[in-house]
Amino acid sequence: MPLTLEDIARLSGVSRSTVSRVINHDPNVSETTRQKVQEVLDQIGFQPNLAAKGLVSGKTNIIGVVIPTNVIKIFSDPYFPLLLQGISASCNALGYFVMLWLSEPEYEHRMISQILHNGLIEGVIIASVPLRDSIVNSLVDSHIHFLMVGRHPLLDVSYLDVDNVQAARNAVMHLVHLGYKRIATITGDLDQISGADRFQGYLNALREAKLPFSQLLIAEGNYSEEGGYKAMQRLIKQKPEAVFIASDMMVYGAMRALREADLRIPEDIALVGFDDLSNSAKTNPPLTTVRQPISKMGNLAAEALIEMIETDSTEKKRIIVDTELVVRQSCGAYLSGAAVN
Amino acid sequence: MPLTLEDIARLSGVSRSTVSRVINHDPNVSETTRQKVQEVLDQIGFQPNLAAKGLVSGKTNIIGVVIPTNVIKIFSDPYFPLLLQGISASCNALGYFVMLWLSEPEYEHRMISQILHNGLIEGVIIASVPLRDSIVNSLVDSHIHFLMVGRHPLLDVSYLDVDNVQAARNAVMHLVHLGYKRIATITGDLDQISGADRFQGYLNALREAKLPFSQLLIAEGNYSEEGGYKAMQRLIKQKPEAVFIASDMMVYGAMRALREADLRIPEDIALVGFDDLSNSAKTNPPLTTVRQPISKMGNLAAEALIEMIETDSTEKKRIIVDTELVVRQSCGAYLSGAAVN
DNA sequence: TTGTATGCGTTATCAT
DNA sequence: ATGATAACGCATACAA
Repeated sequence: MPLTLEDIARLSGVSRSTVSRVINHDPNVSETTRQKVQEVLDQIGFQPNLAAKGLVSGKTNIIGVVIPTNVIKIFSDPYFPLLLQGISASCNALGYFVMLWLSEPEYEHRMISQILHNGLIEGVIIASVPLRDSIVNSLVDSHIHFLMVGRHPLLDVSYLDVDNVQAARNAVMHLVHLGYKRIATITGDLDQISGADRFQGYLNALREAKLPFSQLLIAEGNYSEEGGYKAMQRLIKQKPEAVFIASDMMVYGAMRALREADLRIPEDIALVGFDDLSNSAKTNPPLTTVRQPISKMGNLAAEALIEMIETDSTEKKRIIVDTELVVRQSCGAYLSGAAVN
Repeated sequence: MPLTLEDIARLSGVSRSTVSRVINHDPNVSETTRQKVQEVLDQIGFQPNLAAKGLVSGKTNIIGVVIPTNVIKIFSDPYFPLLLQGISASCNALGYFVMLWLSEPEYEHRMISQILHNGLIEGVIIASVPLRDSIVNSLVDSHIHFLMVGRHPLLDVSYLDVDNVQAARNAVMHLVHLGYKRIATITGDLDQISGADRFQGYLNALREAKLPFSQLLIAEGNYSEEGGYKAMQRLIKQKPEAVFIASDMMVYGAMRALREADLRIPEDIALVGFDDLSNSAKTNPPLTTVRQPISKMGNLAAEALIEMIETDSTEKKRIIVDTELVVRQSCGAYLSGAAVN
């Protein structure tokens, strides 16, 4: 039922090609006809048929977004919704569409094939791929425009990331400066570059502060609340003075474990987190955490990818987004006293 | 660069149309040629060009998913990721693609226009629309296949929902049966049908139990953690014995408020929640809550919509998904004692 | 059962 | 500056 170029052409008394030119801002149109056509266009609210456009020109204004969910639990983390929101918002603003793949391993092969060959996807944003995942190699080989959220340590690809190593180092140094010596860590998923990098930052800080490293002060928490809970239960026995926790989701779990053990934060154990999920659930007491502007990162990722698409650039982008160490705001009594907690 | 039907035809020694028939399971193909062609197809991993297919047949196997984010905070709720995951999984399994709109008000008009007229979208799943949102009317008028997640009280549309009224009633009756008389509620966003329905369920239970209704025992919490926190702060002054909280996200906030006020759960105030977000963050103490199988609902929604598309059915679906009242599992000391908490 | 021919709505090339 | 026309890759009506 939707109207076509031909219809618009008839309604405005010009040819199909002229209408096409107006739509695509071709300068070779006289101002008068341009206005005349544009008027009809606006009145109708004309939308070009994307399939036809894509078929002939390859331009579809569709990007793919791939988020692996091998670890389903990871999706309980508000990180992904926020990232998606950022991506979606920028795409809306720039006239692009988002096609979403929450990839499951059993369909991964077919998914890649679809993305690369269905002729609709002009570029791909891919987030949180495990380090050894082959999907990245497939994308590299395909020469499709793509951008990773989270750096890749080996391949020469475009990515957007925060400096996880440095941010984690700063977070731990914050604890150091407050006088804590026995500093533990709950790591994220070490198969993710972010998990590995944050752990590296922790190690760097210990070295810098000349604090002893102990395997006993390291607990892997795989980014889930449950993981944080169990990791903290293990750490409690080691009586750390402070813990650097590689994601706020794990902080929630860690806090639960501490409450159950009747340990106070920060008097008995001080915590520093990572992610700043304070928009979803605040903590009591408030938490010092590394703030990543997640939604903003989604914006930037989309904008960068779209630029790559539109300039057809083959140059690899490296976008590093700033983080900051913040005391998460919380309401109520605990706010004033808590420098770290 | 991708291969076309013509290429496959050449490689398997038949005509383009025969290949097309094989792909589309046309019975009018001899078994021998079918096998021959299929072999080439498999080997190549052929993917038909969606744009061309869509252009000629209208079949693109793409559905749209629309989630309004006027209230950005709402997206901190793991509800949407879970729903998306379910939708995505079923679409993967059925060979469909998901195009995502996290709609912002300022682009909503254009978005609708895009969805309806770009010629790619075969159907739409739309979740959590505010009751007065005009987008639903646009969809109805357009005659595109669509399905709402969350019922619509006025319009005759297809939807999938839980019976929020009954589930909320059951949750409150659970408190009643435990002997609580002074039962308060923290409502969700009352502009959402789910919020309104859960509140209605609360009212129904009070009436059924012949408990007095008091405006003072009702606090609106808009589904956010922060909303739950503030609502509980207000309720505490009214000294309720128990509170029905219309979402688990708000429970987290409510628990934070109770901790700050040094009130124990359930000894001082008992809580019942709604949603069962225990996969994201468990609580301590554990919580009795209404479990919605959110991811499963995503599955069902996608499957229902796809069936509507493929049968081109105009009949309106009404899918009601069961809920159950569960004691959320938690680890640790609090599990055994807590019937309600 | 198979092949040939047409057209979907758009962009791009070529005339004018 | 504008119009006519040829693709794009596929499904399908029609011919054989």
